Amino acid sequence: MISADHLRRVAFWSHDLNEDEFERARKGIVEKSFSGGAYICHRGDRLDSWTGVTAGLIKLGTVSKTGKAVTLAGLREGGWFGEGTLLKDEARQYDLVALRDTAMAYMNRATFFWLFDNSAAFNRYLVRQFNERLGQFIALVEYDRMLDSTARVARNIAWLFNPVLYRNPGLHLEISQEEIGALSGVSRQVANQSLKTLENEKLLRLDRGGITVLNLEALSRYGE
DNA sequence: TCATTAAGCGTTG
DNA sequence: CAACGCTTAATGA
Repeated sequence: MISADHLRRVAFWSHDLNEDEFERARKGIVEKSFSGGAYICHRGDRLDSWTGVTAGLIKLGTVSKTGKAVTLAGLREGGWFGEGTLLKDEARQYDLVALRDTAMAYMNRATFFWLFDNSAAFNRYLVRQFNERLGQFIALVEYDRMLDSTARVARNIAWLFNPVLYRNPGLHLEISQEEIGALSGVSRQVANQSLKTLENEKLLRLDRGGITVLNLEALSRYGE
């Protein structure tokens, strides 16, 4: 169980719940920590919870048949996922890796399904999230053929600032260039070059140990 | 051959 | 002390 204040801070969807729903959610959630580089779960694991990132940064990816690592998405604090796996009662489709020291929240299955059956607000949130993710995965098809690394970096950053997935995410994010590279599937050097290009184009600003987005719209469309 | 990357190292904030 | 930038040697398309 986690504190009410903490839940409100790390799960914006909880703001929409009524008192009873909120209490149930709170009681059904536990938190766990992972250090940087650690696997949070492997593809094929049966993780029987709905999960959220409450601190840090994680990478959601898989390994292709040829043994190449493919990153599908990055999640930052406030990002919740795994509802698809839970609803379909499947094993996890992806590997989850903590890119730095990270804390994860786990909502048990019974609580998730209680909210799913009883809370209109929770369902609205899920539908919005599904819809947004669908858009992301459609973009992935194009993304795959689009070899330009700057465009990859731009879009990965834009995803971390998605206003639906993260309610008012702000303009700044503490993230190193190495972490951006890991998320975008490019090396540190290339991430650095791409970021400089984007900075020259006034789409973002590089700060030490972080970035500030100046034009989210352009970042999310970069390379079109 | 040419491009890309991981690794190491010096600098910086 | 971690992030950044640069060099270099290895890798591979």
